[in-house]
Amino acid sequence: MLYNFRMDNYELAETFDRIADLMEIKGEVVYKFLAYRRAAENLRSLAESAQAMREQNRLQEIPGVGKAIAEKITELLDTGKLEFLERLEQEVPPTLRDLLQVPDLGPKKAALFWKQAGITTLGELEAAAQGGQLRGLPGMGEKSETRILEGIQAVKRRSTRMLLSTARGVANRWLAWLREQPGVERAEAAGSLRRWKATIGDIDLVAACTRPAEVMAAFAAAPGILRVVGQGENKCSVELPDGIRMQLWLQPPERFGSLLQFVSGSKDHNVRLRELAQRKGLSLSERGFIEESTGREILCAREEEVYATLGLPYIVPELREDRGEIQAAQAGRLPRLIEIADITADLHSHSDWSDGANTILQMAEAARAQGRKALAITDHTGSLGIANGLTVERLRAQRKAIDEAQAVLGDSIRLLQGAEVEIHADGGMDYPDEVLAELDIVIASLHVSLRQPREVITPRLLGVMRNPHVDIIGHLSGRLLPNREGADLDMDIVLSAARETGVALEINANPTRLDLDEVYARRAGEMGILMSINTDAHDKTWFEQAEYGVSVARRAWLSPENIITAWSPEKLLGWLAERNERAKK
DNA sequence: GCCGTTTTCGGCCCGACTGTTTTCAGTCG
Repeated sequence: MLYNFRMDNYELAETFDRIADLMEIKGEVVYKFLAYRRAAENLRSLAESAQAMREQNRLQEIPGVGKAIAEKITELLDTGKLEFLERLEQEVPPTLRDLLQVPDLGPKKAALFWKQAGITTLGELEAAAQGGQLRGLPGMGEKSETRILEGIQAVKRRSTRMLLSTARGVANRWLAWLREQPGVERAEAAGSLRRWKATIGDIDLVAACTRPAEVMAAFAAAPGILRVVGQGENKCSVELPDGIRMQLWLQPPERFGSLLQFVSGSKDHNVRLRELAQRKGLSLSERGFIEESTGREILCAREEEVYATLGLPYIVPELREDRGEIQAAQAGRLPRLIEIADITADLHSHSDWSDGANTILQMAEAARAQGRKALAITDHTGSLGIANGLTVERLRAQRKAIDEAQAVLGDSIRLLQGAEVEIHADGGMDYPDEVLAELDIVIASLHVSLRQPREVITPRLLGVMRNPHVDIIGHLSGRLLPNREGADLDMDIVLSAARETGVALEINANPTRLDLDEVYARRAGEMGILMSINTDAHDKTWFEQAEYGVSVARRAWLSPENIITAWSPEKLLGWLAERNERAKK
């Protein structure tokens, strides 16, 4: 079997972003570096490996990749280097990219500091600003200098992107505050938060408001705001104490739909919409449409009207990533996306038999309260000592406990006994096949030796997928958001194996996992692979997190048919019974 | 550098806000 050891899509994308930044600082033609950035973005949302596409001579099928970029991808895959980039880095010091992290500091100023003051690093910039050496440069004054110093401090405060769940918590508190302000008729979170991206950079809030000046003043002065970065009539940008950036946008109610649409993004989605508007002789902004021939305004109080004016059906925020949703909308081919109300089952949960906080009965009652009709108790297995994993003896004793709980619950919710079986570093599993055969459902998960090289960890997982007793692979990559990367699996091979074996892949709903991610979940859906949205609940309150798993599935364009935990309990149990039957043969 | 139900060549999005400016460039989302 051939493993891809070469640069993956993500590394390729990083390389092209690097090129784009340096070209922009260098002062290249706008559309050149934009082309590199677009190619980078599309590589990130590409689930097939560029390596495989290259072998089939299909690189130019990637949107935004033409002859020139395809050649560069090929060179990078073949040699791991790019002469073009090396020459560029001779011309433009690569450390200048760090300057772009500073708010309000873009390529033009970076170039100015470099060319006129010899500054090439963030440290040199800070020293120069402290020494008052920037204010003499063209277009720079004392205020700019202060702003840059503040910006450098903000960069140091803000370590990483936030978890989606963290951002939602912060946003909801501020929305509650906003909705109490006089003149505010509606307030919503927008931006990547509303699109349910797995991690969030800044928080964007929008409000329909008849008294903007007062609301803006109150917002800027509200307790809990570290400093105001910028403030105008329609927009205010602040920093919270933990380095979080937050923007508030205001428009009168009759323009609220346009505002909400605009701030929800994504940027690329909006660019496509504005191109579409132009072709209809319209100019589109957060204030509404303007008919270019007459100057007449078209106001949209509701977001649906923005899309309707462009002749499109409504596109939900989760799809707005310029990944084909506008073309699909034009063709009337938007998918019937899965919703939280579709979720009938949870096939991954832990009780106090291993490292869960609650009893089997408490877990079942909590799952039932969230509308689940089936719940699998899947405690950890023996070797995961830290999680109080079950020995075979305790596993068998637990079956009795589950039966007792089932007797209490009646037919209000169906309990299944499963296990989250540990995959050893050598690919072996914690329970022998005859024990696995006793279980209603088997999840196999990687927890240890996640850093094995691709050519080791991929076959390690493959062996497990081919075990006929295994029904679901739990949190495939093992990533932990926002910082720990997942295992270096060869996903082309893993997805093919899932298709062959019929094993379902979990979409783990825990906000620190969201694993499968949306890119591979979408590809899996296209390949006909089944997925299972599970909360991995270790506490009865965690069942509420199913909506995060649903958000991944929605961003992956998935429908209820793709998701076994959205099937009727009868269909799900039938699927399990069929697999167990086949495993016996 | 990419791309085509306006184009294989000539296009490629829009407004708010800031700081430095006497009319605008840079940055951001």
